[in-house]
Amino acid sequence: MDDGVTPTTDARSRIVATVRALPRGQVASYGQVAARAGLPGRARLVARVLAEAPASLRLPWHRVLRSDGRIAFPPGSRGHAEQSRRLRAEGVKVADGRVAAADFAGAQGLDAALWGPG
DNA sequence: TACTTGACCGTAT
DNA sequence: CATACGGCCAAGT
Repeated sequence: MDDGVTPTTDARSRIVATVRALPRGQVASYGQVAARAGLPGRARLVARVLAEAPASLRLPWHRVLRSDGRIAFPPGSRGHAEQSRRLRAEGVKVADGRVAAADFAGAQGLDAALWGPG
């Protein structure tokens, strides 16, 4: 019997939960999200899930960037503009399509800076 | 079934 | 700083 729960479905729900847990004004990389979701090495799956996720979920997808702090969308694209706009709206500094390392979650210890003491 | 694609990542040159 | 390469793996053709 099939209850509809496949490894892919499970992974997807974990990724969604992890992204949803990102605090406002804080950013993380696809790899960090994947690792935190218990899926090390599956950054591409994170990207895929975000791309497929319906807007009705209201996910803070704009808080997820590439490991070098750059926005994943090509410069000049609709998504790129949208993401940078949303980040700035939260007080995140975006310069030349990238977020400063100081604002990036790794600067003060991943878990402490990203998900706080609790 | 085989091959290609992609909102990626880390290491090496 | 830019390229190259291997790894990753779901979904599309």
